[in-house]
Amino acid sequence: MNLVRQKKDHPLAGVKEIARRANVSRGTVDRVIHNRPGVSEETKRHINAIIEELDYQPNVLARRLALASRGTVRLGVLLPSVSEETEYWKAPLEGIDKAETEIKPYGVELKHYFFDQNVQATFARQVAQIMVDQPDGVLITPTFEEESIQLLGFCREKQIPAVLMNSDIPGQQRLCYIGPELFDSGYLAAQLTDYCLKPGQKVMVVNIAREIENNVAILGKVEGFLAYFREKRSEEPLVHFHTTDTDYVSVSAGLSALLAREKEIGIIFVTNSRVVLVAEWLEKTGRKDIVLIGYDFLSSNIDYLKKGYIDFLICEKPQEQGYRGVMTLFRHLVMSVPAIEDYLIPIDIVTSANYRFYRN
Amino acid sequence: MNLVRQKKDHPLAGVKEIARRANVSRGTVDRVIHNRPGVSEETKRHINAIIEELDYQPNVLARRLALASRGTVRLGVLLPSVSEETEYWKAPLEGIDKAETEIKPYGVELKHYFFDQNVQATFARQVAQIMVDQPDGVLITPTFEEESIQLLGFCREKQIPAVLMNSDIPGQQRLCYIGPELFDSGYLAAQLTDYCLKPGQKVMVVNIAREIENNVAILGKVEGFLAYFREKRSEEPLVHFHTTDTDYVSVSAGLSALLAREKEIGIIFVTNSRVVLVAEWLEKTGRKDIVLIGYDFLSSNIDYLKKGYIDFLICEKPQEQGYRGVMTLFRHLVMSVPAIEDYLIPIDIVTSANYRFYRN
DNA sequence: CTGAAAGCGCTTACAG
DNA sequence: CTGAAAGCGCTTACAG
Repeated sequence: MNLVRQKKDHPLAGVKEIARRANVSRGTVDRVIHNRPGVSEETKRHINAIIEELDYQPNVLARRLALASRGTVRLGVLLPSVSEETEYWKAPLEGIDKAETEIKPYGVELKHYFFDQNVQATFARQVAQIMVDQPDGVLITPTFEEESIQLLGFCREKQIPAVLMNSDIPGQQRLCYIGPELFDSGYLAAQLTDYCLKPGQKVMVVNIAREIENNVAILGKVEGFLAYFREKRSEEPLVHFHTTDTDYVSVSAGLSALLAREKEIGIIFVTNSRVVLVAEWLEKTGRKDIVLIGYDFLSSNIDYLKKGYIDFLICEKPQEQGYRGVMTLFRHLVMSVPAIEDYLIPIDIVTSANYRFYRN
Repeated sequence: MNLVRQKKDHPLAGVKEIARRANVSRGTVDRVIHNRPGVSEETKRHINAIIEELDYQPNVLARRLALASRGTVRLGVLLPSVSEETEYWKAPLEGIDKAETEIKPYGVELKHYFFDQNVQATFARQVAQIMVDQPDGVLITPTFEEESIQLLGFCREKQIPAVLMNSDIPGQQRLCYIGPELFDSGYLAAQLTDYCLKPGQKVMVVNIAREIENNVAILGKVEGFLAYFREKRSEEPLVHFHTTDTDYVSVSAGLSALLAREKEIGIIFVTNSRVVLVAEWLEKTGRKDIVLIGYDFLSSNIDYLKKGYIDFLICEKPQEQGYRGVMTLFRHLVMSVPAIEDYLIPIDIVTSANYRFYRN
């Protein structure tokens, strides 16, 4: 196939053309473009005028390619390890890996610091390790607040840009946050709940996590969820169920006891991906009448979505969060592109009718 | 800030390294990589072995940059013109423009062929013009089936790759389709409807379009919507309302008449972005009790979402559709990257609680 | 069948 | 303060 119609006759103006017109070298033009010192005011003005006139747009690809010759940039990534119990974290990791492959050719090295979500000490240990390694930039999942703040302080002192992912810590200085607005995520869940609520029915709010009181993500969602009902309804039709035992046996026992008492429950909202445990219980007890709302695009959750035990999954593109987190650091450090301070991830609603088209 | 820790010591293996190991020139390696003729079987095998061994990953940026020296590639884009009435098409156009800016530096020229959605003749005229211009690739919104098939036939004959966008035409040969699965889109709307339906209520299905019987998009969604109720309910609680008058006066008159008769209607489903007209009517008649479901992330629709007259908007990332359509052609023609035959766009649910985070 | 050279657009030492 | 040269990793004529 002959794609070549003609040689490019109107190449977009580049550094070369600007240099030609300004009667200077390309190096000088480059200095002006990047506001680097060592150019006389006069030449600078002249060159800037030409840049304006030509509406010069730098070729991003060429820039990146040129930068490939620079030295190594080391990035650190702090995130929960993937276990059977916390399959969720596979997705951000995939996004991180994807970004790594993409930017490896440009001299970026990435080191993972994994911790066990259930053991605060493992988090602390990895934070300490990061302080020893002193990478050039870090991507942090701030599961435990205290140590996270400590790490952020260290970063500020050492001028290491830090990106927060998945949940934010208010009032802390960081390059940016990438993740959902947790309050709105819970608020949305409440809105869906309200649409599905039939007259006289009650709603059960379920937290299943080893750590609840310190879990920023869960607390934020619950807050949003409750705010909705406070706003829209005079009496809150809510029943609460918390458990720090995350195994099926404990959860099912708790559910059985509660639902025996509370007969009017028509909807169950689970504040994280452990919704699968409730779905399992619904299946075993044969209750298809209850609407179940939960979190995250995990294969086990999708299975129950298909079977009809889970009705809505709220998903926040975990893979994209990881990908974008790494890329933000890369662009900031290597390309000097400013970061968006709060990059709020879409809050998506997934049902059995649209899950096949969802993209993490 | 000192980013440069060390000069790259482990550069990823590239063409140069492969050439060195194979004792050939970089040109020969390039020929093997791209399966171009003119290399002896033996060297080919040898080079391929080394490629395997090093797990060589080509540097996409460098490749694109090198290709910038090639001649011009001309792309044609056939899509509805943006008018006040059809603001929807602004979004795909934005995506197309974004792609154009991105690939312009690589010798791509893009020509728009706009037509009036309401006038089939304008579509036919632009199809004829494309046949005269014979671009190297086309992106088509196949609003009118007959002329679209004609154009696709022409493309096949002339070996011009064609990408379909927004709606598909079954059984036609094309490079790929980029858009939603329309049936599932309607099915999802029905599912939401069903969740919101209170006992005894009926649902009104509304089509507002100059052309309904020939409108592939509307027909597909309606089919999915009806299929759901046929599947899940013994009696269909549906009332239909079609109008080819798309002004507010006609629509409101029709609605008023119908709702005076049908008192049990609790939910209205509008099959396209004209849902705004129904929202306006609900506002003017002060009916906040009816749940309204419609399509597309338009500013006027979002206004009514905020005010509470529209409850759900189904959105299918129109901007991404345009962007991806152009990029698919680009990658196919310039980078020889194979296209995905059916790129099905996510079907998103937008409410007043998550619209602020939505990304087209 | 194969290689040497030039080029894509930008950046970076280095020399002056 | 400024320029000439080399380089990023890949591709492309052209010459043999």
